[in-house]
Amino acid sequence: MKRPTMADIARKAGVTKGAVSFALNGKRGVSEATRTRILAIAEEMGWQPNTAARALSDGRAGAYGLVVDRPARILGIEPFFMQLISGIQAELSGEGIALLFTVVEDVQAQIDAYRGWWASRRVDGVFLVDVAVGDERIAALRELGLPAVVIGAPAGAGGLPAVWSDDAEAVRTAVGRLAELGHRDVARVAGPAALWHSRIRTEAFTSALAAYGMRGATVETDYSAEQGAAATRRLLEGDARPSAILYDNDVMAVAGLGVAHHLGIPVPGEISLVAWDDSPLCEVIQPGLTALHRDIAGYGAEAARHLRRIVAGEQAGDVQVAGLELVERGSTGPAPRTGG
Amino acid sequence: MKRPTMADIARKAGVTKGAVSFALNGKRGVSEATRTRILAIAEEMGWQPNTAARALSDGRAGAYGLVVDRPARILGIEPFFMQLISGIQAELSGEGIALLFTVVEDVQAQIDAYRGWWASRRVDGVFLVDVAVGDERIAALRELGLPAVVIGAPAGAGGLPAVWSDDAEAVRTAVGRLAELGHRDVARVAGPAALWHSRIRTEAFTSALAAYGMRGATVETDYSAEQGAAATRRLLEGDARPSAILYDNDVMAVAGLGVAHHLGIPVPGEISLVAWDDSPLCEVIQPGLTALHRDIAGYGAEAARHLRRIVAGEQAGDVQVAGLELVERGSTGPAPRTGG
DNA sequence: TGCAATCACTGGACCGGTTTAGTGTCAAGG
DNA sequence: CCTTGACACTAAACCGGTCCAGTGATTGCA
Repeated sequence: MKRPTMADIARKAGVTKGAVSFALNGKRGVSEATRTRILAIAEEMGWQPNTAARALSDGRAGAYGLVVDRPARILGIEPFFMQLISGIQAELSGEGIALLFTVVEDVQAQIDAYRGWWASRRVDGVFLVDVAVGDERIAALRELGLPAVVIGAPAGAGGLPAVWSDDAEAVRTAVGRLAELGHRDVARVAGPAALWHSRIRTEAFTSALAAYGMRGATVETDYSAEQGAAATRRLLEGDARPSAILYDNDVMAVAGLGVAHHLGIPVPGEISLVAWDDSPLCEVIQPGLTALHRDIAGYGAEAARHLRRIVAGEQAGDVQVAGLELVERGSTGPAPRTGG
Repeated sequence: MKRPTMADIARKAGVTKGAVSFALNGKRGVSEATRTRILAIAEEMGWQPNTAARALSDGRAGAYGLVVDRPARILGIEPFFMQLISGIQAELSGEGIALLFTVVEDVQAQIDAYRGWWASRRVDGVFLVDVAVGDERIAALRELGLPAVVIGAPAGAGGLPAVWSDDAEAVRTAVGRLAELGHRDVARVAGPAALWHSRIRTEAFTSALAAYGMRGATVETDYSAEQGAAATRRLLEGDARPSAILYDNDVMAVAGLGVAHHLGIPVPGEISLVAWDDSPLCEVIQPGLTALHRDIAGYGAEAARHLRRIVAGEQAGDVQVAGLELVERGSTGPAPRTGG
């Protein structure tokens, strides 16, 4: 199949390609009659702008980029990214904006990816996820002047515009509910401490415990099912077994539930489990996992909208999206009598 | 930051941009001395080709596309795609080729995505996954003349080059092993019957059962944890309970294990479970899930290599990658005495 | 009636690469 | 000594858009 160009349309309409450009882009310079005629011809010929040509002349690539740098063995299982991408896409496809997506294995590769996209003018802006404390990417992006939106708390965004949900509030909700259920000793199996959202959740967790007069500790993992399972085993076999565990993602919670089963510790009879980020897995597992649910696709869509504004040059601050909601299922219940 | 162009390099080197182009692309037309000088300047200035300009002049976009159309609620959990993308990326990033990625909700949207990419010359080729029987995408791609590689069996590829692994062989391996363990009645919880790989596995399953003198049936699902759980419940609560179940993905197997726990049916004492596609989840769950393991990232890398060949115009047939390997864990064991 | 302003459009430059035709230089060969 | 050809490079066209400076015709207004 041949792809028609504006010159083809111009020839057929008996005008110059300048006029066609005006008509197609809704600019003044052509009469209404001519405009509709040109539009009809373009429609009939199935014309679509050649993105390369447009990018070359007006300097915008018409694409955004997303780099994820978790190791493949962790990444695959988390519903989060797929849902995020799905939401981003829903927002962008209508605008004819494409999404470049890459998964890499370390921060440097991630910076290289951004730099490469910038240098070759492949993208107009990028999304930043999993921002770490002292994240080098922020400085790199600022140096390049590449428009970016951080998907995560403003605290870690280093001045870049952020789209975020209130994780601290969610932690308080979960801990508060566990307090209501009579739990006094709650552990938390967290993601990497270097990540800002881990840090924020940890701080919120600590202060929530204090507020409710509870005890507990946070253990760090890499988000993987393996480490989630290992951490759970240590907690459950230790001297001071908590009566509830809060996990930083759903995969570790599922793994933790498996460990409890294996050790013959009844859930929620002896131990209550709460997952961060809900997923179908949480629903079908036995018992169902109580989870902090959020609209991830909506989160992605909001981030995409925000990046569009930023790329368009609008002054954009931070945007807060709806918070997380605690969905209670079978994995949580009253604290066992024994303890305190 | 300013991005240098070939004209900048040319000015600095005291030559024309034509000469710079020759030097940078390793073409004849410049002396070795000049070439190294130009290369040094380009390196020093941090020059990278403007992909839009290159795409415009030589007609290639320097990007490939991948569209996935499973509904978001299913998609997120399967490690398959992330690992596939990871593998594709590993192969492409070295070549400076980008990956456009989209997730959509139905076939028509998928065709629209391919068509849009083609019309706007965004990609040089695309990957096709989850090919269905009578898949409209194949005809659409052929009509467009858009280079494509099918990730899946040649049987469903409609003549497009395919990169595939032998699913039928894997089914025989799994059924054979269950036969060895004394199982006589095996059920299969499959993906959508419309998908070619479901069809291939189902046929292989049926003939393997016949070959081993076993009984069993295939039930269809949409790959979701919900339907996997529901199907498992029906199988376990029915009159003729099988002694083993083979699942078409790992998520359903995990869900099925949850159902068995819930019904108080011991695994593998009363029922053995086997998952298709291994994942960390299969390892950490209790008991560990016996799974058909394959190198998904390697699969993706091979597909990417193949697409590169096809885009380059090489005559390319089908490529078979390593098959699946049965990794035995705690979810499978000898058939219970009772039955047969 | 005359002059300015507006309109609808044309022609061409431009973005940053690739590529082809052409030019000047030099050495080899008859 | 003159032709031939290879070599190293230049100049310019081209890809398909955007956009700006004109241009001729029409309209508005004094």
